[in-house]
Amino acid sequence: MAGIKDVAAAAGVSTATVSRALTPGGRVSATTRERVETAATRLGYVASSLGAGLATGRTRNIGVIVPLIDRWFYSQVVGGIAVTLQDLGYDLTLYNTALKAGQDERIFHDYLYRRQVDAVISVSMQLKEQDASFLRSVGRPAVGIGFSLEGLSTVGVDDYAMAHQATTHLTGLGHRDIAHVSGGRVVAENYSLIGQRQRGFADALAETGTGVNASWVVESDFTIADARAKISALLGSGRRPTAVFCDSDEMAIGGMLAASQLGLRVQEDVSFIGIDGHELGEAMGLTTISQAPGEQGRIAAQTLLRSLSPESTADDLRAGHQLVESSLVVRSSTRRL
Amino acid sequence: MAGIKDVAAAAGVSTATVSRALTPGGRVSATTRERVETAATRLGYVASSLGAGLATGRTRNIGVIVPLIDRWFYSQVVGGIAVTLQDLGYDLTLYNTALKAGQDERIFHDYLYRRQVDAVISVSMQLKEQDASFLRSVGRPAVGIGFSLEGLSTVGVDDYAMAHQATTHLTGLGHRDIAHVSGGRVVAENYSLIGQRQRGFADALAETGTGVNASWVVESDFTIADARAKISALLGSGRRPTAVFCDSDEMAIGGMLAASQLGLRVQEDVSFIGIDGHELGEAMGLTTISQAPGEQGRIAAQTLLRSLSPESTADDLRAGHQLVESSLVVRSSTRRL
DNA sequence: CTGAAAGCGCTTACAG
DNA sequence: CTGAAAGCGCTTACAG
Repeated sequence: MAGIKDVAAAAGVSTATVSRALTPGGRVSATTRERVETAATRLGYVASSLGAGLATGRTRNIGVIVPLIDRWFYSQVVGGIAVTLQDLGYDLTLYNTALKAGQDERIFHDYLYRRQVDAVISVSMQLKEQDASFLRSVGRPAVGIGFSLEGLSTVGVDDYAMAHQATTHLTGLGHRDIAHVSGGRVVAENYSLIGQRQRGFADALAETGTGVNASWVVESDFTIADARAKISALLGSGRRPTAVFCDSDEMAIGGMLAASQLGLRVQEDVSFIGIDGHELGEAMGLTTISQAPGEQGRIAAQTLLRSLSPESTADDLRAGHQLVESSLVVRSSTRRL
Repeated sequence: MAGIKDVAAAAGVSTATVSRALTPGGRVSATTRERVETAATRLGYVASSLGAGLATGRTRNIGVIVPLIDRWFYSQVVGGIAVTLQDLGYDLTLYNTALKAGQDERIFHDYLYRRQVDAVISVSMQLKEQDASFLRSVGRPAVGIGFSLEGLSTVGVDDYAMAHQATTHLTGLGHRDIAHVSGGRVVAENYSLIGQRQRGFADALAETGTGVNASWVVESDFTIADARAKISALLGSGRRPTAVFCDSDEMAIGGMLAASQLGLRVQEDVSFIGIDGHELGEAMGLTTISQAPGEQGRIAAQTLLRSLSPESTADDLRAGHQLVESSLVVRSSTRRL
């Protein structure tokens, strides 16, 4: 593999000149630049990011922290981040926090402190106040997705509003006996979304003068299989809710499958509404609150890159929470009572 | 952020000793090691991977190349790779090839040559002979998933056999009018799996003395939505197949939805079989050939790590193809004609 | 067992 | 515009 010395020798210049010729803003004569570029191309030279990183303190590598890459929501978010990063020539280093329970702190310590990333995007994992201030102090910007924190740039949807809107859609159709399948069973002290959605659900119900029926609030783990079992139990015994609000489309789909296995008709006998905008929900006619995870990833990456660019203004660096629009998509799984 | 010098000063030793004390095999006295470790912990010191990488030539970072991280199959594979890598303290840098069409070569050039990765795992993207020999020549091992190549370690399922088995399952149930929804429409000169599955399908059919009906071979793109449209057209006009074999579970699900929208009953009127082992197929009673993508990722990562370890034997380094078992899972979407 | 020194591959003031 | 030199943060022979 050709190094900078090889290129310098081939072009008959110093390594300093090679470096300048190959850097966008570098001051070199046009002829020298051309000579260097020719040599570099011929030798297939690309600057080692280790050498460059050590010299400049920048690696052009962004750390992305997600609970689990093989879950739909996170894979969509990372997809959105990846598009944006790759467009600008940044690398993406992926960390899964759920793989080692309780190791969140170590991830910061072992990975971030190793200085191989210029910045980090934390998805769903709520950064601590101290992490955020540490990042600020070492000039490593960070952006959070799915939560908000004083002093940190974050992007996310309004979980309270989404749950409220979903529930109101159901109450607007005349439903009062509504169950809520919450994502609460997931390992998640940090997932504030769980609580916000529960409040949104309860408040929307209260607005119609109805209270939450505790036995109709069940906790599941965002997967089809588990939700299906839970909802099957819910619909199969005693008094039945007329509608079910699920914290994810996958869980709602589990519910639809459970209902039809019990001989109930989705829509006629029981309405379902989810949250996500999963392509499968579209295929199955599921009413949902779509929250565009890929878009959240894109926005977060753009925000981060902006704060990383040398021309970033104070405005770009001001921490704040960017709200991503979610929208109610009415399909055939919900109907007037 | 504390550097090695800070630790050296705090422990009253040289940086060389700090380095040795913190390296597993380093020769230092027990008391010195303890003193250094205490200082390092107190200062929150972690060796910079840039410095260490430059000095050792190893970064403990593996490049993982996938077409698109937000597709189910790839997110599962990457999940399997991530578990294994993280367990051993390796980082994972993710590259999406589909984001820049025709840039496959650049990925090698710009990323791999930058030497920030010790090795690479290429998923579905068939490495060229020259890439493989380049990697060998620079001592960077590579493992491929989903294809095989002379001189390269690869892991994958037997696509021909899977298609053959799926089709034989259908013919064994008496079906002869069988459609094949192929993944062929995807950008994929490299995806040899498409051709192999088409051959497996044709051969299994031929064994019953039946020929392929060309108008029943349709190309889709592995998504639910597209397959649904294609299969809807297929089932809605003219003579209908009695069974449909799909290259992915998601496409088969699209087919099941298309069928029921047309008023056809899955199983009674038309059987469906897919390939993958997607959790959704399980929920919907889809018969499938399960291929454990997470497992493929795990095996690939283990193979790579083995060849990276200093104690690796010649045996570990021998390139070869590891076949991952796939298995027929019969559920309710297929039935005897 | 430990330290001084060289070197990994770059970039960037500093001179000229 | 260009080069020599220092330095980024480590590791590892080489001596002792």
